[in-house]
Amino acid sequence: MSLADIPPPMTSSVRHRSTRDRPAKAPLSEDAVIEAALAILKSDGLEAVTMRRVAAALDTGAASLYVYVSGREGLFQAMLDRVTATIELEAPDRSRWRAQLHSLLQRMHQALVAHPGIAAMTLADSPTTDAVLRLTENLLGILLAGGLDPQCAAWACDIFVLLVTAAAREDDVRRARGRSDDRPKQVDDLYKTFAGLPPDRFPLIAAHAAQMVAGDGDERFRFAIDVVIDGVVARAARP
Amino acid sequence: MSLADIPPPMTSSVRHRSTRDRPAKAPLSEDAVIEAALAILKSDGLEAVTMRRVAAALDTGAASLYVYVSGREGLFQAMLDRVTATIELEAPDRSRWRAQLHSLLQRMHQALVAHPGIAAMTLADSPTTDAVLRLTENLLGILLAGGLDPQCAAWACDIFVLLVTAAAREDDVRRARGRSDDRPKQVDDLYKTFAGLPPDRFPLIAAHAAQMVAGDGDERFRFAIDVVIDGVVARAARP
DNA sequence: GTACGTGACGAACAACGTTCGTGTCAAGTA
DNA sequence: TACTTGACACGAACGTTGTTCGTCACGTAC
Repeated sequence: MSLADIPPPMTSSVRHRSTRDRPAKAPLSEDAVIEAALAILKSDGLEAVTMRRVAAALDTGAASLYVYVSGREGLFQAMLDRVTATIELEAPDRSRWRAQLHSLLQRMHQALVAHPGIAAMTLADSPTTDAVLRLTENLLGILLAGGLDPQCAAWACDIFVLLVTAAAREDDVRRARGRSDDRPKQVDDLYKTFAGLPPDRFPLIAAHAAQMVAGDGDERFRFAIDVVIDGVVARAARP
Repeated sequence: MSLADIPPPMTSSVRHRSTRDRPAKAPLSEDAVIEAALAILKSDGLEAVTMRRVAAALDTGAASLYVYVSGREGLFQAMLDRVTATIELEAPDRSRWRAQLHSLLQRMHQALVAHPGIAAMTLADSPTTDAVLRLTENLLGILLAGGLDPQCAAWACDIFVLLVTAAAREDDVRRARGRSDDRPKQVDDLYKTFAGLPPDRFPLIAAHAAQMVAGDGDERFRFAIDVVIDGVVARAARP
């Protein structure tokens, strides 16, 4: 109706304000969109991955992205799948399943940590994309090769995925809070907070403040994995 | 204290054009804001907890909330703290620490599940509010009462909190996806997806589809807890 | 009866995701 | 070569969001 449009949009500008009149431009594609989004994620975190920002990185408008991606949430899923696909798998080997499990989980962890913020897109609600399924299949295979009964292995899959994402998420937060390399200070602050608590109300936290903040992300991660493996093995050994 | 006073809208005949000309109005307070926010969270999920919506429930404007709450994120933290505070603790008892651990974690789980979406506000990055600290102190106390060495207990705290929040989060997603009571259908759909996968690419998932989807949230939760307890005990029994 | 300060409020701002209609290029056809 | 056509990139706009600011009403103290 009210299309009494205002037609003076400074077309006479010298600068190429529009991307259209660029001589040659790489065509958009789902891959390009995801790649650009991942680059922004890596440099500025998940919150910075807005449709407008991704579009700007591709020298286009936000509207153009919707041809290749269903929306922001869809873009997130695609990013997660893309990252998941980079995780190297390995054929289950009965004789070294424990080592295999460790290294697979370690690689998952690294992949997530390498893309800060991506762990927040719950891998845990098990999206059934191809890459995630392949990962699950491999994880399940290793656990079964370890002699776990199927029910135990299936549930253990869940737990492991959960630990990996949670550890990555914790890493993210820790890195987001303290810019760059003041991690010692981060930990030290937390330690002081714990140690300084009123001993009458929080005697244990205060007394064991050192243990509460001990270990870096990797160390805690490995501990968690080992604990679960031990637990699951102990359970398998039981009647 | 009760949240029954959230919608008192039809007390008067005509709609008030402005909230200003209401005769007498309950004064705002941090408590009232949090309570209103929790009510919205319970009925419509986390995404629905917008400043405007909370303000509307209190019959005021969004700007008024900022006197009592630092912002949306601050409101979330306050909500989390409030919910955490409702979890009943118990004095550690060396003779039944395992049962105590189970019941404490169960109560944590219930508290989170009772407020869908609140588990998403990572309890895992350990905010140092009073309620969270009291909970941590109790958890640590039970683990130490179980004979775990301090380092093991401290790290185990992390793992348990992590499992509880993750389980609650999974419950949230599952409930959000399928409205009301079509959970059997949810599970059945997932089962069909798994079972129908090409056996040459995903033989294990296809073969063990039943195990992959087995158990409700509670069952899986209990399994995870037991596994970690077993693992941590096994580790303590080792040289 | 008047002045005052607390704090509730409407309006405004910037940024967001998403949609719509239009414009433009490049390939296919006559 | 001239024309058609269809895919797709784009600007503009809509409805929301969180947050801030200046103003103005109200209960209270004098």
